[in-house]
Parts: sequence; structure tokens; C-alpha cells
Amino acid sequence: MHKYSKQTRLLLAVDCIILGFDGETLKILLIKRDFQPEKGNWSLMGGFVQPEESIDQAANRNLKQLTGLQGVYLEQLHTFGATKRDPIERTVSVTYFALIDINKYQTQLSQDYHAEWFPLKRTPKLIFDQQEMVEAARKQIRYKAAMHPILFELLPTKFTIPQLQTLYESVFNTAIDKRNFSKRVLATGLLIKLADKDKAGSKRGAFYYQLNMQNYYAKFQAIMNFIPNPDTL
Amino acid sequence: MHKYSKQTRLLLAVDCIILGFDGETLKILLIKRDFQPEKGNWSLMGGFVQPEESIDQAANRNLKQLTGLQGVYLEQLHTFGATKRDPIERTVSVTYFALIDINKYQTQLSQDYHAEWFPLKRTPKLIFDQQEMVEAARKQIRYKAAMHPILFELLPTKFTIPQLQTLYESVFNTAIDKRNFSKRVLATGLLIKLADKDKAGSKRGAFYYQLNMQNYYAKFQAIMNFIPNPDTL
DNA sequence: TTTATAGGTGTATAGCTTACACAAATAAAA
DNA sequence: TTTTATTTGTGTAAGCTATACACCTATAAA
Repeated sequence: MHKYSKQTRLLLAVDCIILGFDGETLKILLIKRDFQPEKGNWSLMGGFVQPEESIDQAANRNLKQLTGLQGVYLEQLHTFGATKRDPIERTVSVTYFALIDINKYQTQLSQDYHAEWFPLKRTPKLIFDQQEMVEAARKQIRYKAAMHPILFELLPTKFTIPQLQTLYESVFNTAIDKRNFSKRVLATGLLIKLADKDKAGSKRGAFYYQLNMQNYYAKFQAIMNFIPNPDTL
Repeated sequence: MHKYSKQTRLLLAVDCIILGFDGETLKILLIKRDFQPEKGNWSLMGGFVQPEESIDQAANRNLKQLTGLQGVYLEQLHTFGATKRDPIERTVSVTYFALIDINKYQTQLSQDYHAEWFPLKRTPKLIFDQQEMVEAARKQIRYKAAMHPILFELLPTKFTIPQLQTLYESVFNTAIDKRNFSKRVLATGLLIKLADKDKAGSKRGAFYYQLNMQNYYAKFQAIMNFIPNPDTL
């Protein structure tokens, strides 16, 4: 037996929702599509899955092509499979969302794609069903960030508590009391205070912190505490 | 322009992780695979996505074929795309998990597939990477149930609080204090007390409840409360 | 030297979560 | 008919967590 000979084969693509944070606003990286259909319109970075690569590899490859970054936070989100989503030919798309440190992003690479960062709240019109994909990513980042410390992925290695707070406020679109916020994040044991300050944001300067990687990995999978002794199912 | 002519096409399948609850144990419905390779071995219900159906439709079709059920809780889980996961030919599989009321399940339909319910904790060896798929479903049901009232999908329309508690205890593999449990579920406003009792489980009998559908839909998307005023992003 | 701006910190209150024990109902057994 | 065994159903006190809230500090710029 060599093939499932009677079955129809389809195109499979990946699309990446790439998010970054510039200290003020959550942003999304979009490219100008360089082939038909919809050539020249704003689009997510993506492409067809190749015969010899897994889907995860395809997503990582696309992310690296556009940003130069490897080893960043990249999570499979949802697979979109309506029959007519691509008008040319049926294409199923597996979406991924990536959280990157916007400072490490290599600007020159993205010039080939005419890429641009847009505030997530003011995303331009996107091709096909990509609006829906971005919407799914917005939901997912909140959902996940509410329980896991993923937002740290968006910050540089050294960051200040006010920066972290601004990020949370922008993801959850809400104001948080700074006394309570700092109590809370410090209580997690995730942060190590450094000796130096960031003087860019204010006259007084804010102390830098870095992640306590050990506690970070330990807390990463931490799940809700409202069931006593959650144990393996 | 008619096709993306240079690209490789591949097979796309769906696999369903079908869970049910018999009042004591969380169970998974498996079939004996009826074609090569791995013919005769235990497997998830699934099959190839057809050219004229969406992926969601393919999952619903498979679920209906095996159980006779439509309109049940069915959620896309994850897409598995390792290049060698199917030894015959590269096949990408989109997994779904379904929560069904085991009493509505139509036994005779599943005889064609030689289907059987297994305790989720004692799932037999499965083909390909399906063990991993089941593992992902186990994680997801807990994750989701911790925040959304999805476990009601596993119960009949009329159920008792002790039944509900047994279900939560079996999903989270833990003992819960019944006074606290009943206080909590009643406080959600999700339950409507009925006049009659279930006398099967005990001498005294336990009052039946049914879902308050209005509150159910309202609470369904309810997300964590540890961010003040969560608003649209 | 003054002023303007953002950073950093403590406490009291309310609300929520947890731990915990006994009586009621009734079928089955004696 | 009485006793026994089993499961249901309920309240309260203590500890913990979340929240609301205001002032001083550091420093660059004027």
C-alpha cells in the first residue's frame, strides 16, 4: 500500500499573527502581499506548507524570514478551513501567533516585504478571512495572559514595572492601580530587581527587573487554583 | 489565474475525541479502524476532509456518523502536522473534541464501527500520534472547564448536584467538599431546582436541577475576573 | 532654587475561600 | 415494625486575598 489513492489533496498554508509592544501600544506586523490575488494589500505573513516540513516548521520559517527571529514565543492558534476562504483555490490555513520583543526585530529584513507595524486596535483591512484570524489572536492573548506569564515575551530582557503595567493595561484595555499591580507581580517571585535604572521614561528613573527564569518556567504551566489538588486526570 | 499551480497539495483529515460521562467515570469513544494501515486497531473516529465541505463540517459529519448526534458541543482543538505522522502518505489532521450526553448516544449506530467506550484514564494504545491528541484533549477540557461551564454538556437535561460534583471530581481528579461545591454552583445562578428527585442514586433521593439557559449563555464566555473592567482590546 | 513629572510604597476593609459536623430521608434488613 | 445503613442537604467562623486609597521621593528642566 503506497497511497490513499482515492482521496482529494488540498493546499495547506500557515499564517502568523506577529505581536509586539513598543512600550505604549500593542502592535501587529503586517506585510504587503506580493502575489496575486490581493497583491499589494495588507496581509499576515504566511505561505504554503512545504512537503518536507511540519506545520510548526513552516510557521517558524515564515516568522524567521520576516523578522530574523528564532526561538521566540510561537503558538498554534486555530485552523481555518472554509471551502471558499481563498477565491483562487481551496487552501486551509493554520494560524499561529507570535509574541516578540520588538527591539530585537530586524527592520532591514522586513523591507523586502514592505512590512509595517500597526496598532492592534487600528489594524487595516486584511485579505480573505484574516480579520477573523486577528480577532482570534486578540482573544487568545488575553485568555492566556490571564493565567500564564506570556506577556513577558513581549518585553526586552531588562524592563521596568511601569513598562510591564502599561503592557497589561494595553492588553486588557483597563487601568490598574500601580500599588496593587506592583505588589502582585512582585509576589509572584518572577522578578529579580537589578541595580540600574531606566532613565528614559522619567526624571526619577525606574528600576530595571529581569525574569527569574526558574520561577518563570515553574509558573508557566500554572493553572487555576480553584480546584484543590489538581492532579493528573 | 486559476490555481496556485506550483504548490504541493496534501491530505487533510479530522479526528474526533469524543467524551462522555456515565455518572462515575469520564469516558472516550473509540472505534476499530476498518482500513489499512493499522486495520483492526483502536482509533479515534475520523476521516478525510472532502472537497466540498469545511473542516468543521467534516468533524460534525464524522461525529454524526458514529453517534447519531448533531448540535452537540464540538470544539476545534489542535492541528497535527508532523511529516511522518501517517506512514502511508503525509496527512495533516485537525482534531476536535466533543462532549456528549452519553444517554443520547445511539448505540446501534456505533456497531458498524465496533465502537466502545473506554475510561479516559485507561485508554488503550492508539494508532499514529493519537495518544498525543487524547492528551491534548484531557488538558483542554480541564483548562476550559475551570473557566467555562462546559461540563454541563456531558450531563442529561435533568441532573442532580451530586452527579455534577462527581463529574467535576472526575475531570479534576480530586475530592471536593460537598457543602462548598453546592454553595458555589448554586451561587452561579446557572441551576433551576425542579420538584422531583432522582431516587436511583440513594435512598433519600437527590433533587433534579436543570440549566438556566439564559444564564448559561451569559456565563459561557465569562472570563477571569482578576482584571478590573475587562473591555474590548 | 523651584517646579513638574513619574516612581515607589503601606494599611484598613470587604469579600471570598476554606474547613468543618450533624440532622433528615428512606430503602433494606432484621 | 423497628433498626440500620446510606446518601442528601445545609451554616458558620477563620483565614486569606483583593481592593481602595494618598503621600513622599528622585531628578531633570526651567
